[in-house]
This record gives sequence, structure tokens and C-alpha cells, in this order.
Amino acid sequence: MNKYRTHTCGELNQSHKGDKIILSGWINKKRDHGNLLFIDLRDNYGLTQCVIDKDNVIFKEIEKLPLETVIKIEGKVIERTKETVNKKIETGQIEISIENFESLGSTKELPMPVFSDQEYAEEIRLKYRFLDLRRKKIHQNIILRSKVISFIRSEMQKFGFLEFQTPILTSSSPEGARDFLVPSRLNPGKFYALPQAPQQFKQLIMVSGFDKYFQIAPCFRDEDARADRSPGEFYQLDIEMSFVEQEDIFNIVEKLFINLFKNFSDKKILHEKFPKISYEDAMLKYGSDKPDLRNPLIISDITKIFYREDIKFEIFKKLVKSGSVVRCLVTKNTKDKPRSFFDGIDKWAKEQGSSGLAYFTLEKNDTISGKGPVGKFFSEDSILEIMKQTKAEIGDTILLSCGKQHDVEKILSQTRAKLANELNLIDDNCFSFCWVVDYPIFEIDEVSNKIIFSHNPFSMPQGDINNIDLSKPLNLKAYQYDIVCNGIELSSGAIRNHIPELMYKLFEIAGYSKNNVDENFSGMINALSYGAPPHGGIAPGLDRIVMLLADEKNIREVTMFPMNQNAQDLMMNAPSNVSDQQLKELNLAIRKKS
RNA sequence: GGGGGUGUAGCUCAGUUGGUUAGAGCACGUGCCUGUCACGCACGGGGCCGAGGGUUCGAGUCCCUUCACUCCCGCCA
Repeated sequence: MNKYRTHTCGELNQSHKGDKIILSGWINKKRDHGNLLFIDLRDNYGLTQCVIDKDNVIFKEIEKLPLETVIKIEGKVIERTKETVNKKIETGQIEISIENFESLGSTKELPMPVFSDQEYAEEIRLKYRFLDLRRKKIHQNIILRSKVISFIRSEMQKFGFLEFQTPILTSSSPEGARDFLVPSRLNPGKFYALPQAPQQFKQLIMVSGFDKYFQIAPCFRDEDARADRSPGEFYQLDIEMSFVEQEDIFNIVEKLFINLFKNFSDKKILHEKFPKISYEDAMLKYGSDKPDLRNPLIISDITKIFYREDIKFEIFKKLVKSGSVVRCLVTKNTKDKPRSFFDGIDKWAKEQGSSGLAYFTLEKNDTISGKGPVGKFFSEDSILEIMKQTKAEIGDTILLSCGKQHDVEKILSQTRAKLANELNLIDDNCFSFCWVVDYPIFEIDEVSNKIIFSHNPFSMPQGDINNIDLSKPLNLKAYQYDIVCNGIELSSGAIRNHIPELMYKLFEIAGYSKNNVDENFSGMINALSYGAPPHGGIAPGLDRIVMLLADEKNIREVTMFPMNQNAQDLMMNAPSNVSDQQLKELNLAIRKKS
């Protein structure tokens, strides 16, 4: 209790009847009857209706206050009559009879209303974020975020993890995303980089013997934004453990996630033991390494069928002979969908940059046949074979894509999501987690045609580490894994490669010489040479976890002060120009645009 | 870097085939109203129709250019 309030706006009820109280908060809403005025007073904790009539000398004054003025109200708690109780708010059993008030903070005309469930343009919301954050939904989202972080901290500590901070100013690394750079005043011409993740530090923490580490870690990547990706910065629950195998990490993370999601959401968790899907399987069955398992549609490879004589689909057959694959999706019982539906899907697929989708619906009269634009190319026998391989039944529709494997995977993955959406196949009231495992260490870069690391260069190859066959690098799998929930990639992690000699060999395959590695990863490689424990970890994205729990589609809805798509903070005017003096101290010159 | 969508009052939006004075709700101002909780009623102020150029007798509306925001692709080990 102080001079501003005896209670909050969310706590008064009949038990306070007759009490003299003081509340402070914002004027959320006024209902002015001329001789009787209702004010809904709002603070972080709730709403309380306050009432005053014209007999009070301050009536005229308080009547004039605009919405969102901050006021202090002194008054008495009155029990409402039965007819006037408001069941929609916590304090609806009572109201405050206003005896006196004081304006604590006046307001200019509002650029956006606070009391409204309407959607507003992003620009105005970000510029006046402090107003936007007063609004109920986003206010609750931010509170949820805080509670989620507290919960995670307490769980991790219970599991025996220690929380450490790692440097924000560190060195640039050649692998991965574009770095944010910070010029060094004391070392002219040199730059720090903000960490893309505390990857090397967390491994160094293990080498230092701390055994189990976690951190709610800020990560900085200078890449373009998406709805589920903030520009600039985001947070990870960074975890690393010593003397562990992949399965140990899985156990900890599954426990944490099940507790977390059960605690903060009523949605059903489909598999409490997260299914494990190999990268290869995921790419085949879902066309993506972040499959939404709520979606029942599965992709099948039917390339081989196109070698049959009794299929006359010459375009596909020709492509298959030159190395293309044919894969398909099956929609159940869609025989009554109008032709325009599937033509629309085909048209959409072409707009996504693919060569389109062929389709036919399985029909049975005297014989089984394919109905639709390309159905006539398939004999009854060939259709039976397709039905066998895809488990399709009469009345189902087969949608086919033919092309390079990578392109087919991509378009069928998108089609899978689109069809599920349009056919309403996804139960939005559940969470479906899975592990994607067995990632390849290397892949071929499409542009340069060279072998590059497909994910993390620090991951441990699978197999006997004393005797790994490096002759076919593209076949090498890593102890590398992702958690996916409802089609959203929540995190990736790995058992790390803690053996310098092996690391040099892998880097060599990706085109880095020993000197090169020594230079770029000196901190890591040096540390690993002085008795490093086997270790591994993972780093779930915190913002995306909160997004799922808050049931939001956009990451800015769970971020307090986000930047816009062009990485600008409209409220603080960042980034901004700096003085010549500052530039001079940093030995920097701005190059004029040509 | 590329593609899509949007841009009209402080906010959310409508605006017909190109037609004379650009509308509504909320907010704001004035007045009326003693039980509302999205209070109600009346009146009022408020607009470079994102910007620039063009077509036309005439452009919020059609064309071109450009800017801003947003979604997607590229990118994000």
C-alpha cells in the first residue's frame, strides 16, 4: 500500500464491501449517461468499474478526461445489485463509488485505440508499441512469455543444469548466417561479431568441465525476416551436456517440452514419446525436414511404375528416363470435388514455380479407370499397381509431380500443406512433435557443385569414430537432430565432434585446409586438443515455442519490441545515423552510394 | 535480389462503368440522458484519396513510375 493504490484493478470482490480503497490505472472505457458516469479503470491485473454521479462536485471534471488518461481514484467498494453484476470480468460483483480522483498522466489524442479487438496496421503498432502492448491479447502474450521463461529456468535447474552467460561481442565465423558486425575502436579496422548462437562457447563450457549448461541466449543473424523469424535477434534455450549420447538429450528435452506444453496449453499432445523420423524418410514422405504430422497426407514415390509399357503418359516417361522422379499425394474420397478444385491446385502449383501437377480420380464402373485430364494414359493394371503402392482406394484422387527430386519434394511439400488446409484435414487443437534424425553431414552446393556442410560443421559423424569411412562423404550421417512441432522447426542440435583430427578431415572434405580451420575456429579447435569430453546439445527457439503456446502465427505477437521487416525499430528510430566524431573514433568512413 | 497483397479522416473500412459537394463506425468536440458494461440520442470539427507523372472535358477510380507496410521465394550452418 502506498499513495497510489491500496489494491490493484483485478482483485476487489464482495469481501471488500464498504472498504475505502485507492486504485490507479488507465481509463479503459467511459460510459457517460450525462448525470451518471461509468469508468472502467485498467491496470496490469484487471478492470474495475468505477461510478460517479452529478451530485459530486468533481463530476464535470472527471467526465472530461479522455481515454487512456492515468488516474488515481479514491472511493468506496459497493456491492452491485443482482441485475447489474458483470460476469465477464473478475471484479464484476462490485464497483467503486468515486469520492475523489487525481490525474497522474494525461494523454494526447490516441494514434490508435487501446480498447478494441480490431487489427491494426503493423506500422502504427510498432511505432506506438507502448500503446499496442496495453491491449489485452498481446499484453497476455508477453506475460505468457515471461512465465514460460521462468518455468524453463526452474525446470532446467531441477534437471541439474547451470545457467551461464556468454559474450555478446565475439568473433565473426565464416560458416552460417550473415553476421552483425561491431567495429573495434581499440583495434582499428577490426570487427567483433554478435553471436549467431553461443555455439562455440557452449562447447568450451563443456571442455571447461561444467557438465550441464543452459542459457536463455540472445542470437543475432543478419538475414531477411519471415512471419516466424524476427530480423536481427531472437532467443534460444541453449543447452549443452557432457558424456551424453543422442538419446540422453532426447530424454531431457522431451520431459521439458511435455511439462512445458501441458502447463501452458490445453491443446492435446499427440505423441508424448516424440516419433523419430530420419531425414531421408521425412524428405520422401513429407517433402520437407519439418513435417507437420497433424497432416495425414503422405507422399509416395512411384517413379518405377513409369517404366511400364501399359502407361502412355509420354511426358513423364521421357523425364523419368532422363533421371526425373515421380511422386504423388493421395486425397481420400475426393471423387465429388469439382474439376475446378484440382485445376485450381494445379494452377497454384504452377504459380509456385513448379511444372504443375497431373491428377486423376480413381473410378470403378466395369473396370477401374482414372478420371481426369491424364487418367486415360493409365491402364487398369497400372492403376491397380499405383493403388497398391500408395494405399489409394476407389474415389480417391492421385496428384502427381514429375521432375528433379529436389523440385518434386518442394512442390509436393507445399501441395501437402495446401490440400490439408483446403480439405480441412488438420486438427488445430493439438501439438504434434517429432524428432528428425540422421541428417547427412555434407551436401552438394547447387550453385558451385562443391561439397559443403549441410548443417553444423561441428557435428559428430555416425559410426565407429576410430574408423569412419570418409570415401563417400555424401553418405555420411551425423548425430544431428531437429525438433519439429506442427510443421515448425523448433530447434536443432547435435552430438559434437570433439576429436580434432576427425574435425580436420571433415573440414578438408568441405574445402577447408588445416591452416584455414586453425585460423577460423582457433578457440574451438585449440580447446578440443586439451582433453575434451564427448558432449552434445540442442537449442530450441524460445520465440517459436511461445508462438505455439500463444496460438499466434506471427513472431512479433510474442515479441515485446520487434523490428519491422526491414530491420528497423520504428519506435526508437534504429538504425540511425551517427556523428562524424563517432565514425572517426572507429576509423570508419561511409562510402557514398554510386 | 525476385514475386504477390495492401495503401481513402487519428484508427478500422466502404466508395458502382471514370461524373459534379468523397462516406460509415470508433475516437475527438458540444449538448441531452441516473444503471451502463461495444450505453443511447442529436449536432460538429477533421481528407494532398501514399507520392510523382500521364490519358481524359472530367481521375479516389484507368495507365506508367516510385515509396511505405506486409506475405512468400532466395537467404536463415
